[in-house]
Amino acid sequence: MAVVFSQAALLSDFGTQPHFPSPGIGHNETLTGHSLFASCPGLLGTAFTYAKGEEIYGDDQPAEYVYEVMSGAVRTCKLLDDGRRQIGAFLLPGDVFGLESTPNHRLTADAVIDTTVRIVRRRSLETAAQNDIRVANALWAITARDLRHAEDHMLLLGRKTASERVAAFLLEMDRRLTVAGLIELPMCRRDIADYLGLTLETVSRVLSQFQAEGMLGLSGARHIALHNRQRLRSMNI
Amino acid sequence: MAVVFSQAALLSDFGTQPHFPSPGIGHNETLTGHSLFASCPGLLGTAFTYAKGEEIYGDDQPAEYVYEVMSGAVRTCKLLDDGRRQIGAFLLPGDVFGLESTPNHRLTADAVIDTTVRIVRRRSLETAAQNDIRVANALWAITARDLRHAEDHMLLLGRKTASERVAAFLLEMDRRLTVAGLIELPMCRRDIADYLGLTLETVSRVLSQFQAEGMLGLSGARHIALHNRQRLRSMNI
DNA sequence: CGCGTGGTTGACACAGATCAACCAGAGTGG
DNA sequence: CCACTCTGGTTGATCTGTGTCAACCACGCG
Repeated sequence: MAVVFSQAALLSDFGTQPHFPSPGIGHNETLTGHSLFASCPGLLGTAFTYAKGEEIYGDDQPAEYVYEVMSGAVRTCKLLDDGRRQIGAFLLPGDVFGLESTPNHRLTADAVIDTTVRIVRRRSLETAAQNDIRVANALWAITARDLRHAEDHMLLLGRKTASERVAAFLLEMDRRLTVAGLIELPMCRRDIADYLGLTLETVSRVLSQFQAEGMLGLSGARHIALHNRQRLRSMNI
Repeated sequence: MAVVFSQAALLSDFGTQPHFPSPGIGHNETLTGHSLFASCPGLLGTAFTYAKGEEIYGDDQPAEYVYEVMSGAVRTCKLLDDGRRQIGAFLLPGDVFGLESTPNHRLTADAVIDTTVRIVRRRSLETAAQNDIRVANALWAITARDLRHAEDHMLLLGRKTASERVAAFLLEMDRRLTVAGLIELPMCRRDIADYLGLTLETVSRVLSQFQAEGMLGLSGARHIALHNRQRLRSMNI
């Protein structure tokens, strides 16, 4: 009976405001507050904890659950059998992941650092969607948001230079996990590289160069303070 | 009153079988045949024709219509202001595009060659989705299919070599538009390059190399016969 | 303290980009 | 029917951004 996902969580965006499809809602209204799952008595959210590096689900496994990050960080990735890896997204506290419209997962998800998630049966969400069009809209909105992110990332991977990619990454993380003006990265250089389609050496070099140019300050490899967001944004086009 | 989109059209996939979310449909059944929009009296499909190179909609424009390609080919792309371009997808006859869950488009779409599309008001689809969960499911499935394609493409753009990219492209086109064992490409080398994150020269060189190795035959730049799909698949991993 | 993991930096190599010439076919007009 | 041009494609020579390989460094931990 517990309300598992707050709407804020379900709609948490990669930084932009959540949007329901605004036209076409008709007489139904956009869900507000915590009502989204209040109408789903079957919903029970269970907390799970995964250790750093642990797999949450694998490529092609049945997609039985939907997840919300409570603390920590998760990466979704595709692997080639010679070890090449492409990270599709980093999921941070409040983000929802693992939602599929097909039976199986198409990416693996694993914990970047020790991570706690809440899970809900996909089946419960879909049953709820049968009875409440607003839930169906919310599920669609989550998939649409992921698609938007993937489209932006294709441009980055296909056409941007190393510096532009790192600048984009810094601005994304600045948006999503800055506390008190300081970015505290949960992921290592290799993860960043696999997200940006670069090598870890190149990521390291670009960060050093940005530091030398006064655009940021590094205090330990994982703590970054941006000093010139405007300049970074101008590289991001 | 006309049924505008057949289900086959709405669900036409990039080559794989259409999937509704199979668990969770509950007592409602998957839509079959032409019933999807039969229940939407307001639906009127109008045919539009666009000349080669003509823009169908622009980045950030209001997303008022959803489109189905009837003949020709469409590309969706993102542009950087220095002219760099990333093509996200090619849309071929039967494919649906332009469906957004947010108010505006996030990519431009333009005609690769002379193209005819059918359009339907997005508003009509969303009204239909209010009344029929199966329509809502179908809209979600379209977005989910686009997301799957984007995820695969991120791996290609981030981690594959030029030869692997071209092999993947050939196999995709083989799946999607081969007639009588021959691929007839609607797009030029520059379009292929902007889709694969390469230059047109590299695309041309790889195709020539594949031809020299007997993997394919070129009869004119736009007609390709694959002679060794197995070998291409082995490059595709 | 020694060790292991993760990060940085340097030297060098190479895949693919860039620049440039040339070629093929389709219109177009004389 | 032949120039002529235009667009699109191929191929070659060279350049360069990023990858590769390797050494070293810094920190945390048993």
